[in-house]
Amino acid sequence: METKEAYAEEEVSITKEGLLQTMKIEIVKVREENEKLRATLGQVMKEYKSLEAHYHSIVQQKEANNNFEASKVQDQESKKHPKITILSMGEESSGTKHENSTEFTELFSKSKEKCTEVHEDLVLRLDCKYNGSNSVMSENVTNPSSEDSFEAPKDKEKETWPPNKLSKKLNGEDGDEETPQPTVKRARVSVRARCDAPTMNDGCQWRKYGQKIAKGNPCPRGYYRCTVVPGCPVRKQVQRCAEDPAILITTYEGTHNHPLPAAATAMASTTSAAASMLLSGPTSSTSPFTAPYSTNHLSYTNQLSNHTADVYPSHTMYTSPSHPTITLDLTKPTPSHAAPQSPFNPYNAKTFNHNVGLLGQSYLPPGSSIVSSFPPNQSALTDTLAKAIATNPNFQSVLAAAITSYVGGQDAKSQVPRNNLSLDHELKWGEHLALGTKHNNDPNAMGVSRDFATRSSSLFMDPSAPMDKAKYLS
DNA sequence: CGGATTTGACCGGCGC
DNA sequence: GCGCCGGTCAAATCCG
Repeated sequence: METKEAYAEEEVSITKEGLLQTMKIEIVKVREENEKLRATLGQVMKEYKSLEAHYHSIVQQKEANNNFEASKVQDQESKKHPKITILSMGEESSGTKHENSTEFTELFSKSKEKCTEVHEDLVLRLDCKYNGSNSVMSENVTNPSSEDSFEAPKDKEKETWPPNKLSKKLNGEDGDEETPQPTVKRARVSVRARCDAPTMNDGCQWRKYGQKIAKGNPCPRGYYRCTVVPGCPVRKQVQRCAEDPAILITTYEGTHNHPLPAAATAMASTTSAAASMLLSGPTSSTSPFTAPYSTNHLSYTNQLSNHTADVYPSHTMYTSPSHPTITLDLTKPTPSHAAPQSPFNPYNAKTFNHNVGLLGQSYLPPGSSIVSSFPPNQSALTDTLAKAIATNPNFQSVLAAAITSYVGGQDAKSQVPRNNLSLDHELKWGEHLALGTKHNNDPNAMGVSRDFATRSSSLFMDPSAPMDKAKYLS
């Protein structure tokens, strides 16, 4: 009996030893494999880094070239037409430049080439911007890993939801993270528009996740998040203006991490370009803007609609005052001096008139109402704006994107023939702007974009009768 | 029944 | 430290 048991024990110990040996061999093999994988990974990382460096150098070189070209073009223009600034900004009201009226009219009305130049320049700027570190929303379509134009460069919260919690993690718990940036908040783009509907139809899908009565405004503020794709970090706040309940204030924050519905590209381009401008303004060394978010106020007007769209950096008036916010104001009646029937305006020879005018420098403290202010020295500001356009790609893109969405809607709605800009030019121009970085030729995209513009124009421009304030308080 | 909305509770930032 | 306020969550409710 005992010998049998002894044999059995010995057998068990032998199998155990064998198993141990096999496992040891296996472990060694796995270790070797691991080492190989590690080496491969290291190699891949090296290649990735070098590629990344190469990419950045190309981007920087391209940006430098574009800036150089822009300043060169501007220099040439200023030599030829020393008192003319691009897009006829603000001359009308100054009353100081009428001596150049003939020259100016000729410049814009004689040749379509001029328009083409402007057009191409805008497209070039946009292309440059898309390829660089800044982006519009639709950039994510082609390059989901690129930096978010709405956020500080090191902000990684766009990847997940909710942003606040993640940013907390990044700034606080993560020891690897360098010292958190000094309270740089996500930029916001606020759009003011006359709108009957509870929210503006901007082409995206939104889900309401909250509602609050904010201080200083009896109308509740609705909180929405984008639901086109789960996890999209984009949010918007919708609130009626306290002074005029017919005005709907929609504030966008974040960048979509998914392809946008074609109908949403116009608004997305406009708002993201605006935010891009807001964020790049203070940091750009060539920019004439010196104070963060403080001194730029751009306006474009349309005589037919008798409305003005103002673009100005500000701080949020109805939300947290610490958020840098740029406001696109599509509500204002045209100031009488902003778009007169003057030969200075390139498009006003007949009934249609698009004028881009610098209305003035405006800084809006929290709680203030939006009022256009006109500077005492408009021509100086005109020069400043011309410089801004020449040197700041983001400024150009916000302008271009805003005009595109605005012009498209007006044009489609009013059915008024255009001067100076051929339809072909408009389409090309609008196409690039509305499609963002896609650079495709999808005819539907533009069609829908124009449809969006039409619909939005009917929302924006509907000069509806004065509304019952109680209607909006529910 | 599933998705969207409503609404009170909760949390964190900020100013005093 | 405390209170105010903006922003978000999540259970309850609504609606197609």
